[in-house]
Amino acid sequence: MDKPVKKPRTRIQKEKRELILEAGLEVFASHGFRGSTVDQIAEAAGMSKPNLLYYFNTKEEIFTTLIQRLMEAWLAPLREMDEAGDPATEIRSYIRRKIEMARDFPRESRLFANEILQGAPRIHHLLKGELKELVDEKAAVIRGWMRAGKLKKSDPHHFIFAIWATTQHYADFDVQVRAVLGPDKGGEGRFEDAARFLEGLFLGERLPGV
Amino acid sequence: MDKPVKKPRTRIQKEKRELILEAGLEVFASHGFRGSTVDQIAEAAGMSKPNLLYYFNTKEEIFTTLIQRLMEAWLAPLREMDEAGDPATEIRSYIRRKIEMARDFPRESRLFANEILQGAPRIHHLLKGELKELVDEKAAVIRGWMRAGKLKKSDPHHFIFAIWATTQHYADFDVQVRAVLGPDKGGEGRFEDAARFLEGLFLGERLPGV
DNA sequence: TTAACGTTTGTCCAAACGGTCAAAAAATTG
DNA sequence: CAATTTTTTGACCGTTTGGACAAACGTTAA
Repeated sequence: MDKPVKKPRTRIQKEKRELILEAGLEVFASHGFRGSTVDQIAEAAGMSKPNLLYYFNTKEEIFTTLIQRLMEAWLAPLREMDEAGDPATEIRSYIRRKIEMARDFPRESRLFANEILQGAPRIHHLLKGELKELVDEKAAVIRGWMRAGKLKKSDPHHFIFAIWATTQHYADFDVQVRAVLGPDKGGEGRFEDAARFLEGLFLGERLPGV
Repeated sequence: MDKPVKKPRTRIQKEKRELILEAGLEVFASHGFRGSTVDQIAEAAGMSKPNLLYYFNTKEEIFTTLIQRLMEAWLAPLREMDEAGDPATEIRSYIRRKIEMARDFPRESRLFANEILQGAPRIHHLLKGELKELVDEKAAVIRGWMRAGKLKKSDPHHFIFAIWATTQHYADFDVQVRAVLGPDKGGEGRFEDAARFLEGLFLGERLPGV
């Protein structure tokens, strides 16, 4: 006889569940699922543990709720890539959007990275399903652009992977990036620098004759 | 009165410590530090928990020993980048080496990624010290190549970050890569495909006039 | 043989953990 | 107001965890 999954009914429930999810994001992102305790999340949300468990039946329920939402937000930029648009512009704004997400939602990125690193036990089906479908579709679009000579020919799947890897790097490996860049180059401008560099990498032309 | 850190003295100690480190790598890489238990590591190493704790005083000692060793192996490819060599060749073999490491030592890569993701509490000083020094040195080399017109001009630090991000992606996000590529494209050839793609990305010339 | 030393294990412990529950407190409704 | 429902909490429970420890076992060498 399982307890039913809590659906928010009252105003308080909506608010408190949001509060808990925000706290969960903070805690999960910095310690991973196993490394986070319900007590930590409760404290971050400013309530007692039993109180928290009144809104979410289990620790896992908080986590899965978070990651489900996250996937949507995470795929949105790729979804917006428009076949009818100008290829260079489309790629450029995709990179921009991804870098902005790394800058503005690093916790979400880290939470996601954490899950994948551990073998994605909770979202494996989403990767093989929804994600693969979307990527295959957009890879076909990119391949079309390449065939039309609008983009240098290469493997579209690995092209997408490379954009993911480089942009998310600035969220997931932020400590390392800042440590290496140092206080001067590692300031707030690092995301702008990264965006410019990545545009050049993925779109820029090379020196002629080299 | 702390117990002294165990230094291997006998032949058995050397062997068993290696066995434990191998087991620890396996377990830590798939569950993270907090997610791994001493019992799991002991079982993976084929011994009892108290026996394991005879060779390493604490769980943390296993972890730090692993990560210390790892840093060395991890930086080696960058160290080998030779200012006197041909720029394109040097970059190409750096990428090759990094992709090979992602293919042959994915557990090491994941262990490292896990540590950075959690804020690198145990190796922050190494990042700001040894790592930064090395990267600054090699960034200067790359900048020299760029100034000499041997490489397209861009930010050398971000250039290195991009190589790290893209190559390690194939180890750290392996589940995702395989899920998206599917059974056909996601086979063993994916690393070779990745290497070719990345060489083109970092070194290839673009279509003229685009 | 025996003393010394290195190795292994069963047993135990205190703390931390996820989660339960009854009952109090607060808010809502009639 | 009183009745009802929702929200909050202190106390508690069973389990897991990292680690301690003494006793047993194995090996070597005087």
